Amino acid sequence: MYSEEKKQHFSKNLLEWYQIHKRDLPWRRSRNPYYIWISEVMLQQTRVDTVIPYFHRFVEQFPTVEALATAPEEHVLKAWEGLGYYSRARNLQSAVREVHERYEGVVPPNKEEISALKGVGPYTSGAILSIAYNKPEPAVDGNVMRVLSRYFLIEEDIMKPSTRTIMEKLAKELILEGTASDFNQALMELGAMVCTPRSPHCLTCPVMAQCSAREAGMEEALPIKKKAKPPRPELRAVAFIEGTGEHAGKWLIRQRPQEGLLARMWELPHVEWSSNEWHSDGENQDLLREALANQEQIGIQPGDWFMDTEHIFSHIVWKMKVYRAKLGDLQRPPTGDEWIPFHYRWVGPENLQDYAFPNVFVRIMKEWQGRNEA
DNA sequence: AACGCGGGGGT
DNA sequence: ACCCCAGCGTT
Repeated sequence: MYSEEKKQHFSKNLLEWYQIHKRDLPWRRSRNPYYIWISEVMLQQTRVDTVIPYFHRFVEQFPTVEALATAPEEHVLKAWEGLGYYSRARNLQSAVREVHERYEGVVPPNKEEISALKGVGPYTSGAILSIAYNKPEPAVDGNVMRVLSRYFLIEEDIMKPSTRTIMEKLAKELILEGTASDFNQALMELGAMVCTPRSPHCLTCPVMAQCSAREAGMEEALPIKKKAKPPRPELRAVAFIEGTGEHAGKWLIRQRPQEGLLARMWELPHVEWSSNEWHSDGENQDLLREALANQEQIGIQPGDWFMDTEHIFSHIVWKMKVYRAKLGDLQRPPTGDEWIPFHYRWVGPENLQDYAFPNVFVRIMKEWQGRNEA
């Protein structure tokens, strides 16, 4: 396969480089497996600089396995608000509850048990076992695949599971006796700081001397990765419903269903647009009113257009038009407040801290506050 | 193996 | 306007 000399050059020089250049990150100040675990889950698909403030707040609010296991899920979702991929938070708490109940709060130090936990896949199990317990397990993420595909000039599509298997075997072979924790962190650190996706900083790279991609002038072309499909657009009309009378100064929000996209998070009432294009504001508002009446039994009196905005997922783009509105005649029952299903609430700016919203709705509400202060 | 799942930063 | 992500679960 690859020569021992080439592999040892990589491991040895990478470790030396890491001792000098490693960043002082909050989760590197402890070997607490619970803290390492939280950081690794937050870091899935998310950059270090984004994670740091969330990590600080999270471990302060949930300092132990027991604290997170016994917390209400809504508090956990609120602490995760803005990080995205909210199933990570729900799975993390579910898994921490299992650790609390089945393992007396000790994160299991072996592959079988830790991999059985919700939200802990091959990457996260390897990361926790190596970083917290110094076990010689590979932790292969996108960063590691990029570094290895370049140094060893591997031209397989990194989106293929078979390529990941190859990388895991290779990454494990590269771990020198007793160095798993530092080595895996060093590998990711190199990918983040030096062997970057575009315009890698080869001149400062500790393993440039034997990098096959560099030698072949291929460092910019690797790794090979099949392009993802573009996200599908969805038009959505949002009703920013302002309360009157006893609800003056509040807005109507609702909780999303238990399962599926953005499960159990809160949002402004909105409807998916049945057509592929918007009409005039007047027509849009009529259609929005009808849709809310039919789907939710909410009757509104349309107000003014408020703003346009987008919410981008990896697979969908919500293209949203926001209209102000007030509650009008209700469909059924005709009067009273009891018609509001349990998952609707009136909230004002002062209660927003009690509910977790996807960022797009936070932006809309902040825009409203900004305009009303001015 | 393919798809669903957020959000922000870099160039 | 693209590109990139410190992945995992479901089907």
